Amino acid sequence: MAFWLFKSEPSTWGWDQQVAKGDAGEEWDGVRNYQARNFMRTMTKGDLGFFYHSQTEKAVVGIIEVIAEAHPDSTTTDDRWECVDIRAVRPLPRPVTLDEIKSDPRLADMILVRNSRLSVQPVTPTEWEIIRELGGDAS
DNA sequence: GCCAACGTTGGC
DNA sequence: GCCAACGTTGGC
Repeated sequence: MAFWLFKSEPSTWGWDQQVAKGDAGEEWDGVRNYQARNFMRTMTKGDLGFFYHSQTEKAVVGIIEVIAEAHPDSTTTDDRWECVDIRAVRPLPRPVTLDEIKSDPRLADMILVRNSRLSVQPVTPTEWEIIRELGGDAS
């Protein structure tokens, strides 16, 4: 099992919308970046990820699960682009802000800090645990 | 709203 | 296959 981080502008697609989709989940479509796509191709069903709000909020707000592996992105006929489906698992009791992440030396090497523009990125097991802890996630 | 960083496109 | 131009993202 691997860990990931999915980034979205809340004005385009936010946590509340993801939650509203329930267990059926939704395509993580619209990605037009090879690095991000390649990461999605390596995801397997059951992988977990953080849901991050960029722009206005800049915080990790919840945990999601990959429920379908990479398949063609239905928002384009360009067959280069693929996406996975994800569902909301649970919100973090306390959102973990970018400021907190940046000020924690243990998280200094996160891609979120190093390459803020990558919209789908891997998270190490260590980083996963630290952010869950900061967010007050119990289980 | 600005700007830096970065990725993609297209001309050569 | 290189590289300049351009577009987009996201933090500030």
